[in-house]
Amino acid sequence: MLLSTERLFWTGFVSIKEKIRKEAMILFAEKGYSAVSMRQVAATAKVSVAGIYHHYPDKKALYLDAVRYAFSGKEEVFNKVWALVCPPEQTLVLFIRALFEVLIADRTFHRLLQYEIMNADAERLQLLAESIFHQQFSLLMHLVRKLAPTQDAHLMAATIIILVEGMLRAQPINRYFPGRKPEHDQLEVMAEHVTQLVLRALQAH
Amino acid sequence: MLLSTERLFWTGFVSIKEKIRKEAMILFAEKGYSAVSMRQVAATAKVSVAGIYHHYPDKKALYLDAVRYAFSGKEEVFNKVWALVCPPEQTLVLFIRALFEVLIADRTFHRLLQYEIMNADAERLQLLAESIFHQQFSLLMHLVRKLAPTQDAHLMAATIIILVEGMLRAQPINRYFPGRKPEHDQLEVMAEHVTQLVLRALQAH
DNA sequence: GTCTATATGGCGATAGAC
DNA sequence: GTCTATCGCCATATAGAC
Repeated sequence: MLLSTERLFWTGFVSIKEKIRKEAMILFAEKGYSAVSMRQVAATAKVSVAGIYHHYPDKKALYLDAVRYAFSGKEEVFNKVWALVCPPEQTLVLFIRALFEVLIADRTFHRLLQYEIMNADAERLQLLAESIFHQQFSLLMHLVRKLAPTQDAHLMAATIIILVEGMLRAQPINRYFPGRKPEHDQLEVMAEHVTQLVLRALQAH
Repeated sequence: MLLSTERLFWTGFVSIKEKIRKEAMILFAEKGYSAVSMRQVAATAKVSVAGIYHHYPDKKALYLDAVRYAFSGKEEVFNKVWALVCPPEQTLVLFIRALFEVLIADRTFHRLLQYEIMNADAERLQLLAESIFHQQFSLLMHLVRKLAPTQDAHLMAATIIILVEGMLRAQPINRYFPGRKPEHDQLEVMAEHVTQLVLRALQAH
């Protein structure tokens, strides 16, 4: 029986390629593309450098595959939110919370996203926006329109994402600004703050 | 007459060290610490590699000096805002606009700031927060308290900065999301959007 | 204070055995 | 499909002439 080495049936097994991809993803997220060497990836994934080059033509291909892997399947959490039948205000609350949860739970994803937004060229940004985040953004715009038909839906959708991501990204430095309290780091407090901010902006229209 | 080579009197002259620092700053901002080599800095600044090592003990020292240089003197623009005697609403409008303008005018500063927030260790983040941005943050909190005494001033001050910086940071990718219009890239539109968002949040208290 | 020349090691990538 | 061994190059950093 022929089996792809990429996906095998028995649990707990990961192919060498999957192991390389996963460890590369973690390293690239932690230190950035240039600061990670193929030797480090090889050592972490417990293969030889040549072993990596059997699966990937070069370092850039490994990076791109790691990014693609990190970004895959992120919609599922949000589809549960969109599937729920409830008032749009409640959907907004759940979406904001889900976005916080995804970024907190997968710090590797969050950091790779930051690196990509900072350094990816136009072509890769377009791929990212149109192939990976397009549907979520559209659904968020649709939700905004339901809550405030006259509001600029694109601007508000972008604002929601910027607020959530920004609150998390700013956490480490905000720790050193005056007035910081322990509860500012709590998901519930952050989510409530963002939700109130957005709802007030939308209700004003 | 003995003169420090760091600061000379006649205009237009820049010492070799200043030239190295400035070119290093631009390169580090553009590509990140690891992606920049001493050879590149040397070539760009038109000195030999050994010439750099005469002024700096190692690459990290050069980077830190470049960051320090990029972050110096940024308060001046804001001090003009705080010096103006006008209603707090107007001060908020001017601050938000000034923050947009600083980040747009000095893209090098903005990118180095992003890299630092992403990658600096706790000690360097603390230095950044307490030595460089502390006063602006405090003044912003004070302004928030004037507008809404019962509001969480730290949270709102952080939110204002996150919103402004986030709008600019998200610009390249937002270009590829549905509903994007040319006017979304205009400073006036972004500033007005952020201002309205913040004012509504504050007036609700 | 700036240079040429060089030391030393890590880098991405490949050849070829098994 | 994974390895050991190696290539050629570039990295940071230094020595010593001028």
